Amino acid sequence: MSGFPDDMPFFDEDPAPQPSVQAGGIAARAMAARRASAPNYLEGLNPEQRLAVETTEGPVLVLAGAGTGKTRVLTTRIAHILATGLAYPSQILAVTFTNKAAREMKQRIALLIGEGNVEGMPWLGTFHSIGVKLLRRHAELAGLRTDFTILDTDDQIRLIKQLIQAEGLDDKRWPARQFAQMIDGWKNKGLAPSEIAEGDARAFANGKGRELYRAYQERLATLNACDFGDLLLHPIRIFRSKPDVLEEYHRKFKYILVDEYQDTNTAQYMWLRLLAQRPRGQGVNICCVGDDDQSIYGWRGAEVDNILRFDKDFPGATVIRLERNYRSTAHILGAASHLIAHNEGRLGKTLFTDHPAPDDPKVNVHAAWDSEEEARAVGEAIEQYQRKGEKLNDMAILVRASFQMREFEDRFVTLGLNYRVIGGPRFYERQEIRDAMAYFRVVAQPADDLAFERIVNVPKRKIGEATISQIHATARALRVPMLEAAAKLAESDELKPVPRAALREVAANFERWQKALETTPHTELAETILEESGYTDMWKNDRSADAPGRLENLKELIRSMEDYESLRSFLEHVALVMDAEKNEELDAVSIMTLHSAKGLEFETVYLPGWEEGLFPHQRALDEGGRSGLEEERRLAYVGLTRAKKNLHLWFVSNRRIHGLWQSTIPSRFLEELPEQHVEIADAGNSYGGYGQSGFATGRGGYGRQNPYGASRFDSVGEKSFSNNYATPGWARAKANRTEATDRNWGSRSGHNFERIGYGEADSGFGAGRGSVKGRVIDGELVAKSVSDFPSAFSIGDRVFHQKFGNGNVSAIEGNKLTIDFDKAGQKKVLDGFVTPA
DNA sequence: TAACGTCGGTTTTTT
DNA sequence: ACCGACGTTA
Repeated sequence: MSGFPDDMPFFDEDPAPQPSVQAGGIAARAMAARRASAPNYLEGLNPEQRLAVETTEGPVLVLAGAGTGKTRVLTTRIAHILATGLAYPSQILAVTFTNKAAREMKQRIALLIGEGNVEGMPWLGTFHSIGVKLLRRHAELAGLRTDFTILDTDDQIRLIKQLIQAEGLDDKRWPARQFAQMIDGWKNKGLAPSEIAEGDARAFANGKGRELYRAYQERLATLNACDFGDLLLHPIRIFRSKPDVLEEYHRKFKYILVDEYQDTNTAQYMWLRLLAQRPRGQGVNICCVGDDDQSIYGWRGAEVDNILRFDKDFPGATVIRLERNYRSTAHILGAASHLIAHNEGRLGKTLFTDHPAPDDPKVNVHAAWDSEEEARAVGEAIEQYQRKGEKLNDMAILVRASFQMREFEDRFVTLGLNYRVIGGPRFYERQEIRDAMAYFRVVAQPADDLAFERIVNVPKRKIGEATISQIHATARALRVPMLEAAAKLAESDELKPVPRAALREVAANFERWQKALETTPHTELAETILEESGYTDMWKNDRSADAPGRLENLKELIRSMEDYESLRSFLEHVALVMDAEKNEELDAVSIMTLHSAKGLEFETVYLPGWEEGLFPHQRALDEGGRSGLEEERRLAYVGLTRAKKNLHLWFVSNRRIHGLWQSTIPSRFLEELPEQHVEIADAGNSYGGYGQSGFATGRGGYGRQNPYGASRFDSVGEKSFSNNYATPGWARAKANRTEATDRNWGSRSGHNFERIGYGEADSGFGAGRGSVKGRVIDGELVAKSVSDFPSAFSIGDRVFHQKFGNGNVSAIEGNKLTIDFDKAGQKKVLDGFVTPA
């Protein structure tokens, strides 16, 4: 294979090169850009940032602390390389982890050097999207056809399950999900079936781990498919086995940039190494940007080590530290720095600000009785900020685990406070979307057996298990995809009349749709498919509450297909870009996990749930030991450093976990905060709405008895913030950790809780607090369960809600209504908040 | 085949 | 508390 002309993109990425991408055009533009803006884009950079931008040659590691202008450096560096004519856009490989980061980089580069030049940056993207691009180009070298499908986790698990069953193993005892995770783990390390450790291979399925992994890979090959891991692994193998291919890319990529280097796993590292390693004498212009203190993906294979030993991997590397923070107040930086200093093995950075203001608020720590009160108090605080004129868009609630979100959502719905959940249940993971996608996949890719199997009998068409296994057998015997086997079977007389007719119709449908693919616009075809298959009818006939929403989602899916030129490119988009776009125009509080908050910033940040067991998370401690704890601490650091001005931490005394109420103790991380930057909110505030709420009497009584609650925190006061592990909180945490293996530890260990009886169905007011089950009015227990609150509304009623507009009641649970709003979608609302429309 | 009920296992983070 | 898998019954 011949090399690529350096000034031309690969043939498959730009079939009709635009004038501006051709050799003369871009150079002229670059030169023009240089003359016009060279002084501009470097302006306003601090000396370290500028060094990071201008050190274009040789390996460079930029250690960029939180809020130090990392993205700015990265984008300016690319602009600089382009503007000075060091490389064409297509000669720069720039890798990010998320699509969002890639998108943002493109936008910001465009701002610097103009839209047209960014269009020509085909190699700016996520590891995975670039991996796909490489693999499509060289698919045959990996034993795939160029139109291979990308399986997501769901497909992966179903496939593995089939394999486990085929092996005659008990799929209960050997869960497919678990094995999928093992495979992911191996792939993150770049290991093929033959390379995995003997112990690992034995650990699963009576020693059949290796065999299963091998069978899995074989199955992928026959399906002409690969999973996420393969998107990296296949290119790595190709680079290794075909030096000439690798060499083409060596010639091609003059500059390599990597964002969030601390998050790279071993496979990504190998991939980068292969691309970066050059024959002697040729410079390695790789620039990695990252922050070891923000490495929070160890659990999915990221190796902090990669960043820690950068200068050993690339001798002579220039290491630049960015420590000047432009985001947060001195109090916030002080708190974050002090906390993260508890970790060992850091490269060491200390953030500082040029703008200390004495009247900046300190970091606030609040206590609440339970998670419901926490949500209520946060809600009130948000409303207060709002009254002062702050935008909801500038506020965020960052939680450790996604189950924490619900309580805030519930509260905000009743308050009528706009919120937006980021990274919540993903659009493309919804059942109806995946079903529809399966139809499209079979049409675009007749060999996609997994997709076929998913929808042969959806909607129900009397094709049962027996028929499906017959299709399987035929497919195996004839060595053809299931769709083809089904077509054959429908023409034979091996089936009973009913399934046979059904199958014949399915086969005929797909044949027709496949033909239509060439002539019909893909959005139109998609609509036809869903209509003709009976899929939309299935939901139209479904009386359940979420059916309308699903139809809405399907419409949305079709609509979003318009942005893509073909069915194939749309399918690829969905496989790689799992995030749905959000509507920016709405002013709303953001709710998200700490993980998805990385890289973002907000004026005001709330960090609820700082309790042992939740944060640091029990599982991180159990499985990760000391390094697990350190990763949790980095996560805390990420959370703290998201805030620009106001930062509120919360912990509660009681939290419901897996349906059981458990007493909790404050996170050890609270004790690791420096006193001088932290303020413990006073009792009145910390109980937020204490005394005003209907629960006040009951809660107050118990609250004071609770030894781990706010009272303890108050009484210990300043001493809580000592910086060693000898504090009461720490000691108790350790004691409780051993106890935690007992499923009931929370509700059994303290006498208070025995008495309160959380988790017991009939135990007075305590039962079901948090949901709307028990209720205290003026200190009196009025009802124990939802059913004692008959709602004035009934199903089907047309109602009006101040925030969400008109809608229909679709379900009633006591005084809690599920309403399908015309505009706002389905919400759960207390009946007091709606009026008959 | 569909509908219903019971049982058991799971509940961190995600490209 | 929730969900999915499985077994039973109609």
